Amino acid sequence: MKRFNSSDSMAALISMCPSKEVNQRKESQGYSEEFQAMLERFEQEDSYEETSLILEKKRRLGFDQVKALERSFEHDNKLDPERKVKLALELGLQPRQVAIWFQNRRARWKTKQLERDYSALKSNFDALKIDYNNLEQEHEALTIKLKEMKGKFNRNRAERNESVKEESPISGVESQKFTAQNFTGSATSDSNSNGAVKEESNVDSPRCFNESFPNSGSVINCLQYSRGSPERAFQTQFMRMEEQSLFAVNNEFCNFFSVDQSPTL
DNA sequence: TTGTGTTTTATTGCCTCC
DNA sequence: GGAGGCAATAAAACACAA
Repeated sequence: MKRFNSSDSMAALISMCPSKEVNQRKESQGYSEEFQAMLERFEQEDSYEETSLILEKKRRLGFDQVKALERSFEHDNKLDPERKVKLALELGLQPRQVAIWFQNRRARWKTKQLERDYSALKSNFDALKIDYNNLEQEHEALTIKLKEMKGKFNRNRAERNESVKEESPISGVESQKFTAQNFTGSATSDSNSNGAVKEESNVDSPRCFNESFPNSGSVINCLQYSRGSPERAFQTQFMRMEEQSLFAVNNEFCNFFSVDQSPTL
């Protein structure tokens, strides 16, 4: 059978003699005649080897034997019984020794393969780590830049609000004149078609706002649809316009400063 | 020479497949 | 149920520094 204890050499030899390799012959009806002949040769040689094995200690295989086994292993790392017996005959070994050699060789190959896999994974990991660190640094730099820009923007907005407060009061007659002009112009014509809005270019004027923020809604159109007193309508719309402009600006910058979104410039 | 670490050969027990 | 593979391990052989 397959098992034998090396400490009990006699028992081992006794159990080894009718080994499975010999028994195989009886079961290997499906193998070639050549294979059967090889087994017979083994039977004859075994009787000689058995006696010499009694006194023999564990021996390492010779250089040529290992070389041949390595060649065979490279060709195919699994043994079929026929190849095992053939190799054993060629190398003067027991088929069992060949089988054990292949088994141990497969174990060594597996260990090496694990080492190779590990080093490949490690180098991949190291490369990814370097990439990650670079990205992290880039992210930090961008965050700092973003903070600076936010601060700058807030300062600018504060200054702008200050200046608007100083210039904004539109009083009495001027206000009425401005309102009437705008209202008549917008009420009678399409601002987009003939450019009927003829007022002076003023930073805070509706037209200027319209040009600055074309998507924030046309003030002139708003005025077109208002009912009631023109002055009141203008005041209401002007307030709405201011709100819209602030929201528009804020939204735009909110998007721009959003860390999670790509900047929409 | 000897102690120690490494490699190789062989065994054992368990598992899977036919 | 037997054959064969595999993981774990024992044991012999070998390498090498002290």
